[in-house]
Amino acid sequence: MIQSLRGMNDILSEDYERFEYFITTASTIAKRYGFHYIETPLLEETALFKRSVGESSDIVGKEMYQFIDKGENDVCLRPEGTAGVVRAFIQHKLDKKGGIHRFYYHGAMFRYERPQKGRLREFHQFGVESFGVDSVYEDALMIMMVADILKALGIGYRLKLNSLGDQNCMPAYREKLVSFIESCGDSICGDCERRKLTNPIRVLDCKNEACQNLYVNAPKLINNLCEGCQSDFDTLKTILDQHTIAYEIDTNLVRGLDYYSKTAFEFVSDNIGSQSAIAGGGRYDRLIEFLDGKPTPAVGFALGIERLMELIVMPEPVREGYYFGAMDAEAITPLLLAAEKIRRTQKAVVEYEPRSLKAHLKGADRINARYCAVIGENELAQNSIWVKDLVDKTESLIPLNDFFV
RNA sequence: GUGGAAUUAGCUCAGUCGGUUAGAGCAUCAGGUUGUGGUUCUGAGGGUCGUGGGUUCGAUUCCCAUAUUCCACCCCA
Repeated sequence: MIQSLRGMNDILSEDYERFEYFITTASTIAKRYGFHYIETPLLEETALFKRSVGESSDIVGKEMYQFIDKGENDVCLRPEGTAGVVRAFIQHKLDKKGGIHRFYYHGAMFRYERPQKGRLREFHQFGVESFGVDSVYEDALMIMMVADILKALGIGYRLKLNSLGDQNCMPAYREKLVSFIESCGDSICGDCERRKLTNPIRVLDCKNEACQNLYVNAPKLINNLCEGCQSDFDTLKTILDQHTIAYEIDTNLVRGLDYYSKTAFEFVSDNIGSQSAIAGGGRYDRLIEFLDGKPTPAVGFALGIERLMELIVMPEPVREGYYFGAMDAEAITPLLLAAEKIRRTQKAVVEYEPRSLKAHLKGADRINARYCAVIGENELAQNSIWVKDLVDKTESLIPLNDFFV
């Protein structure tokens, strides 16, 4: 038997209904916030991700679906959505055009990782990107939008908030932190020893207890923000308070990459296992210039759809449409015609096998049909169709001529 | 990439100290005197016990490999 590849899943029937419900709900909300859909390719030049993600850490070498195609192009399946949207933004010269551009997208992303729950090789994200707005109000808008989406889906969450500073205060903080780590000497773990060089800020959320004890007195970025970053962060907190969105400051919430600045946020759920982040986002004012665009302020977020799936509270299903069943082989012909007529406006499902009335009622019930319509011996004799409303429990015998009017 | 656990019916799981017909619940299908569902009762069908090797008279059970899932770590754009 041929199986799907590791970490790559099919999404079918009820799962897909959830999936679709999520997309519909999130898209509706994004449109209400004034965002427009953008579709970008799944495959991009590897250089795009190398430059957006940076050469740092294992990401490029180890965790991307990278290969050389038949035209000898170095390409990658997209590991995230932002880079492609930014590429499109620059390619279509929207950076030069100026103004505000707001996009939302959803689709498959690919990361070559060891799978576990909530961590797949092919997974789906819903995201939005906003270009051209410098104001921290746009950062707040992002958070409000995620909160709206999660609320609409009946999903509980905790919101973690941090500021990453900008090019004025981040580098200085980084140096301060590195010298603090160095002052710890050999007592830090091997992982931290490595992180000190690759991504020093990550040492702050080391899982090692001994390290954590050492880092209690580590300098915190939040106490080392420059004036602009500090006032934006304060404003953001005020806005969230005014909109009664609860948050917790998490000074360990970081983004490893250089183009991130100021606002960083993460929505987490305590009910889905170790991969608990359901949405993450923040400001990335420098990415556009990193990708050869005209410097443009930008902020965005992405939601991991698979991680939300089991948390979504679906609305009560409503009975709709018709189930058609034959109790006699001869009855199929008029039933197919009846179904064809109903399908012009409603759902109509036909069972081809002649069965007992009881079996057909069960069948109608199972597909959640509003009406069960059958034709048997009696109906054939009277050239009519028997219809039962499964909600009102009323039934009627309708002459076929009337039914087809 | 590292370490660990799991894999038996469509689903959730029992079980076999290696032995002849591998079980349950739910689901499916059929019946309950012959045409009334979602909520009853009875019965039936459905499994080369993840895959490939090995040990053995004999393997679903023991050993090895492999695949997938899950957990912890690494990483997390």
